[in-house]
Amino acid sequence: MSKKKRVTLRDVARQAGVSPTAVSFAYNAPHQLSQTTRDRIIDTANELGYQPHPVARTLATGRTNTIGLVMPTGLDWILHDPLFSLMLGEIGTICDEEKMRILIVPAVGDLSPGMLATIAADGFVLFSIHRNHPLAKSVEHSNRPLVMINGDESLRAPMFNLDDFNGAYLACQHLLEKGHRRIAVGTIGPREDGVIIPSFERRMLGYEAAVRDAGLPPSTLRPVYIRGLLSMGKDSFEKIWSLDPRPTAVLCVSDVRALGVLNGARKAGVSVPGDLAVVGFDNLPDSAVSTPPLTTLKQDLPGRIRVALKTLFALIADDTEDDDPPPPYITPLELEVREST
Amino acid sequence: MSKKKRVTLRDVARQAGVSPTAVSFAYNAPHQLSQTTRDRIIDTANELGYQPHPVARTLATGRTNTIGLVMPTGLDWILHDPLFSLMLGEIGTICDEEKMRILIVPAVGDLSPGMLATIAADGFVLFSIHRNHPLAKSVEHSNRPLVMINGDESLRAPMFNLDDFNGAYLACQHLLEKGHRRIAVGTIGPREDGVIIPSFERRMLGYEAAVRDAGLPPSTLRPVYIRGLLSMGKDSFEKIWSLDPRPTAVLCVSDVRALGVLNGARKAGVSVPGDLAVVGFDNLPDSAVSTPPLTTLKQDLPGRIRVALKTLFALIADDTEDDDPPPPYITPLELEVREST
DNA sequence: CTGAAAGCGCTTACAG
DNA sequence: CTGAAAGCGCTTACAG
Repeated sequence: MSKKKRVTLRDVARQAGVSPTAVSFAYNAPHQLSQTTRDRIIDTANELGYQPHPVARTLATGRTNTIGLVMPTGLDWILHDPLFSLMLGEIGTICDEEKMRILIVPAVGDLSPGMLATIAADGFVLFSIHRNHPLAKSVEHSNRPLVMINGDESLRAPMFNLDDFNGAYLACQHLLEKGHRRIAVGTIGPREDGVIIPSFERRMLGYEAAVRDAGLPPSTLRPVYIRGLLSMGKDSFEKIWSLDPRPTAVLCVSDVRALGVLNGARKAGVSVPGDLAVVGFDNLPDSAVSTPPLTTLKQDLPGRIRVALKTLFALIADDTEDDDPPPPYITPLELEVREST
Repeated sequence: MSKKKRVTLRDVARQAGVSPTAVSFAYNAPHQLSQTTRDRIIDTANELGYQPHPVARTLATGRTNTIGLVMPTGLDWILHDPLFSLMLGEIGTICDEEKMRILIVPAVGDLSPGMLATIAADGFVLFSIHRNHPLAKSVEHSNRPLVMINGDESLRAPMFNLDDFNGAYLACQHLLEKGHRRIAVGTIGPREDGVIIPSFERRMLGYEAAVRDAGLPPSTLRPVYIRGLLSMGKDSFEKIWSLDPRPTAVLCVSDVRALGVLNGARKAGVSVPGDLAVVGFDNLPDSAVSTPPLTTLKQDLPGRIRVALKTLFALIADDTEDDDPPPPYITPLELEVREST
């Protein structure tokens, strides 16, 4: 925290009696220098306490070695979405391998199309950006590479999604086959900020299609807005349980919602699946050990994240002309039937 | 993703027939310019698609508007520590207010004392850095402001901690008063990377002191290494339950561990608190709704995080000489007795 | 209200 | 193997 003037490459050069070029080489192209020169430079640098200035280096090289993780909302999203934590963990592992840093870019404040341009990153990963999201415009205008995860498939960008529609279709079909005809859908409510989560939107469509294809009326499904927090499970359950007529099953657009419902049902002494069957989505680690274990849709999260990031890194390295985005990468989903149905 | 040459401030100046200074002013000191000049500049800039280069601006101003969040391990830490997610959410809220960005700095790869100097951030928040951690050295050598959260109190830096020792003391005392004499301590095991979590270390000392002060032998407490993952709860419980002699209670160094034990006990048909009393630490939102609700230590997390960040922002703004760190800010803990004991 | 000039601290062809 | 020079794209006293 000292205030004294920064030691620059120039200072080292002067002190070591070499040119600035040599000092730069000592760090970035050591083989260009004789052993003795290099050693002398490094020694002097250490003596003076020289630390290359990362920002100056970035300006000269054009590389920040940072990727921006763009979220659809504020960072508090992480509290509602354990899946986001899982993704962060995966991304962290991959970025460590690639020696890239992670900059968090929440969607708050300035959301104009030029917003991404103000961020010092080599490329971006955008999470759950819907075509109506303010940042959807910046997707098309970005002057730097980006990839989208769980995004809106109508946007023109490399896309790494789940097969939400068919997964949801399977989940709903599963309940219909078990004879359920009054099914609540536990989903996210309209948000104040108007943010829509594309994957949830697709899942709704999948549920509805399964009902339609079974020749049942749309009223078979009744949406209920519930929160993605385990601690709100009591509320979630009560909202569902107080529907009239009372549903016999609930499809949740996310596991965290389903786990909340399970918890609420247990507190209320309602038996799952006896009185209420529950299906989640995503297959969180916790879903295998809940009481009862949760029927849900299983995905290969690490695989998908890795492909997405490798694609991004390739785009950053390539730096070629604006070409058409690759076809969407869609991870298939498998219904994991456990004891909650 | 276009490759064409970047539009610079210089281009805008030329096109608008003004000096580079004027263009810079149009963005950063609009009042210095006449309305008409400013409008003309902004219009030309928009026409040309000019976007100020964030890195160049940073080099000139010396401000990145970014803080680095330094973790004791890789980013996968987030998967084991819901409390870290809670902190991230809080930090996100505060950084939004201050228009600061968040750069994630996991402790991987280069951990030399100069590591922090290579990071483009105005300051740092260090989480859970122990005096034996490789990054402890960079704390003292940092040329930029930093604050520590849940850090090692022997390090010389602004410190924002919990009163871990006394909290743990209360928890253990509580069990002793209930008559427990065989108490397992569910804690983190030695990590391959050697990372020690200072708050867990202090909590252990608090448990031990309570036993000592009660005139009981140290063997009253038996440490068991368990994972901080709900999905590992079965393992955690079994490790504890298979101790010989069998404990009647367990103190966990974190709520997530305690919740795992609760889950494992339920699966095994072991009644809590009847057969086994369980105490956690931290008071996660989920701990109030577990079965049974968890006895734990309650803290004011948002308040502490906010003070820590305000302190950091003040240090960044001040930019004064290396003075003594303020006295540690220690949040008191309150024992929240619920049905698990 | 406006502009010429120096500076932020690096990297990297280029020439020797 | 080594160095002089231009460049990365801004900001900001300073002078007018």
